Amino acid sequence: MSAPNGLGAEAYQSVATGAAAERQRAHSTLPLGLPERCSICGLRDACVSCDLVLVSTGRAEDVIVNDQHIVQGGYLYRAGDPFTALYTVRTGSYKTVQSLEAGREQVTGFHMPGDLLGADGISSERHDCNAIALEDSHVCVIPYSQITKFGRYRRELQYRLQKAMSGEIVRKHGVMLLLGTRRTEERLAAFLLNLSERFATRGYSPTEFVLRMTRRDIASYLGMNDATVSRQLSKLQGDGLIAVRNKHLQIRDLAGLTRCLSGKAD
Amino acid sequence: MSAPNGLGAEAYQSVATGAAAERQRAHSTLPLGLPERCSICGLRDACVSCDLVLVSTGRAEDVIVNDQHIVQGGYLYRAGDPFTALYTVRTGSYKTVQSLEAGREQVTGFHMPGDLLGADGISSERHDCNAIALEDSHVCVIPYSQITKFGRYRRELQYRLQKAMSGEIVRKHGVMLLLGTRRTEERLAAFLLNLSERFATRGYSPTEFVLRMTRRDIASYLGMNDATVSRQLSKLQGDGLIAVRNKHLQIRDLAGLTRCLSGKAD
DNA sequence: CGACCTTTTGAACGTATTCAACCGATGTGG
DNA sequence: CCACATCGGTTGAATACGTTCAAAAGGTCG
Repeated sequence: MSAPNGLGAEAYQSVATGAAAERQRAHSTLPLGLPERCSICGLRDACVSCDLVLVSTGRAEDVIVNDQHIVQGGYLYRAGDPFTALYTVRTGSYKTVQSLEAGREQVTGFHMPGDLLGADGISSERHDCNAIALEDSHVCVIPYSQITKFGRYRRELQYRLQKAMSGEIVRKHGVMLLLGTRRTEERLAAFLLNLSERFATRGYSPTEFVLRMTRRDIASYLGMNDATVSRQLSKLQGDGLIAVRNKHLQIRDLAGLTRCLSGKAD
Repeated sequence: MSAPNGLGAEAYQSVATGAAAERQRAHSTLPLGLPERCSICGLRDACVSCDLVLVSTGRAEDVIVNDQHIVQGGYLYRAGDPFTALYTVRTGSYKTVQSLEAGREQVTGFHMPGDLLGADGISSERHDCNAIALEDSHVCVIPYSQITKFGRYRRELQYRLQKAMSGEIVRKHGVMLLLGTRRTEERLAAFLLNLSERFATRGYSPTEFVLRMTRRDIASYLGMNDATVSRQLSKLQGDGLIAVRNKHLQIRDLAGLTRCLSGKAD
């Protein structure tokens, strides 16, 4: 697990039911003999749920199921699903997609290990977007029942949840700022720098990583056309700031890329 | 309090220090003999903090200070301020503004009675945006200390806070969708319809209200130029969907305005 | 190997911005 | 109370940016 692995094309539709079935299974049977526990998970600092209960009671199973697997292209949850649990990404990555009438949709976020998923469902007790695995992924499951209950070792959970949701709001503000005030080149630069930071936080290389989402996903997220994403990537490459080959991306001039953000003329 | 009142020009700069001083005052002295209590506030359903403690202990003062006044153009809090409390708007309205390097900034939200303010500060324990009163306004203050404490009557607070933050995330998704996938006319229509809904929820007329923010604020929020806001408002008026006169807005054809949202060609 | 999907690139078009002038409303000071 | 200054809003014309449409190249998977 030294660097994020690449992935092939996505196949959203075909695996959906399979994923749902798998989800069912994961909920009903407590996974014993897990390959990893919080104590060896390596996400400690970044993760919402990590080490949460081991610290206080040692009975992780009551609160967190930490081995739900979703295959590439599978749904962790769908818009409209009853909200039953929160999730933290353990391995792999997800995108969240907001569907609109007339087939229009937008990617509202990319989520990597340690990130919280599902908080959108708390308010209406139904999820309002789709969470789709960008690659084969594992999540930890925090049942909703554990969130409404109170008790010694849920204080910490409540606290972290609040922080995570607040952080989510702050991040959304950032994206809105991006969508509202930036040119396409700046948006793309900001996007890459954001990824870079997040990889760095998680111990991966900040200058060389794999874009596990499609160009179309990026375009959707950044509110632009996929053709424009291609063009701007090519331009950034032409300027010597990055090197792209398929899904593999290398940042060659971090400072220069950062300079893209502040104003246009350099 | 039958309909939102109009307001004049905003004066952000001059009142700032005055507002800060006022805030200080509101924090240090418990307001006795308040003009309104939760039980007669009229925001019951919509408000995060309303009736919260009266129900359980009757000692509202411990948890909520419900009469902090901010004058028009004054700051409720600023980006970078230590996070000390959450707020619910009681009367008036606010905008939240994200500042960027080089004087660029964006309006990230408009907030009306019952809405939660300040949740952006939980994650880093500092606020990440400015909250500015669009008119003379009152808020209820929920000190941070009350949020971290646990106890019988904070369960409800925690619960409502979660719901409110989750709702905030959902709303931001909606805005992102707007910014990312919509033409300017659609954005404006969506904005007006959103306002309409929110006014309706609060018992105001959904078809006739006052835009308490400037065109520039709207433009910033919707990620477009203020000239474009003007143009599109004029166009919507020309199409007979709305009537605008200065800050007064009337929706003449709600269905038609809704139709603006779905696709372009009618 | 062949079918399909993603990505790239080109050319024409359309939308929204920019710049600027003008109008109207508001608020201030004489 | 009126004149003036200021700010917010509207509108026009030119420009630039990004989209759209289309075609072709490159990958991926059966």
